Amino acid sequence: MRNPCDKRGTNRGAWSKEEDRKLIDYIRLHGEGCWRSLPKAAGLLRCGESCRLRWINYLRPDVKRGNFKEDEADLIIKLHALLGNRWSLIAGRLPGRTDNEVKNYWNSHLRKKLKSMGVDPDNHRLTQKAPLRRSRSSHSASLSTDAVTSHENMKKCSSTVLPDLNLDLTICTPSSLEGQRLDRTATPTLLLFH
DNA sequence: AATAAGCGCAACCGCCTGGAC
DNA sequence: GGTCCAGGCGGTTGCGCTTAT
Repeated sequence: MRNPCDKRGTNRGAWSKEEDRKLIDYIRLHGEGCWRSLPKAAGLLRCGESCRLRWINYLRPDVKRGNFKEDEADLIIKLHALLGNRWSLIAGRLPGRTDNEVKNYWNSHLRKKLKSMGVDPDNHRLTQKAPLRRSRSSHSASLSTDAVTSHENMKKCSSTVLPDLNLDLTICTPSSLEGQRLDRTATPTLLLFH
C-alpha cells in the first residue's frame, strides 16, 4: 500500500477486548468488505490494514489456536521445501492456520529443528557437518512425465500432481514462462527450470 | 528476590499485484 | 498504456512472558 495507514488519530499496538468486539460485531453484520472504510463504519480508531490483520490472524471463527501438531509441522517442512517462503500458500494447506502463524512457527521452531538435524532451513539441504541422514522433507518428488499441465500457456512444461500435498509440480524452461505472471493465489505450483 | 537474556507472538511496514478508470 | 486505489503478502519489529543466573 502506498499509504497504508494514516497514523494520526488511530490506535496502534495491541487490540483491546472492546475493539475486538466492535470488529467482530461489524463483520458479523456486514461481512468482510472494504477494509479501508471499515474502521470508521465500525467505530474503530484503527487503519483498515490493522483491522484486516486482526480479523484474519486472530478473530476469524475458523482460526485454529494452540500448538502445532507433529503432522502439521511435518507438512510445513515439506511444503517449505517445495514452495519456499510462500507462507500464504503453505497456510492454505493447513486448515485453520494463518500465514502469520505458520511464518512465526517456522522462524521460532522449525528453523532450529532443521538446523539441529543438520539441514539448512533455507534450502533444505544437508549441511556439511550433518549428523543425521537426509530428512524426508528434502526428498524430491517422483515425476510422471505423462501428466500434462492444464495451463494453456505452459504447453512446453510437463507436470505432475503430489496427491498428499495437493500440489502441482511443473517442469518447464524459463522461456515458456515469458510474459507470464504467477498467480499467488492459485493452486500451489512448483516450477523446476531445466 | 532481582535482573538479564531468550523466546514467542501479535502487529506493523513497505512492496507487489490486479482491477478500475 | 498510464495512474491510482485497495487488498494481499512476506519481512521485520517490539512487547510481554518465561527461564536462567
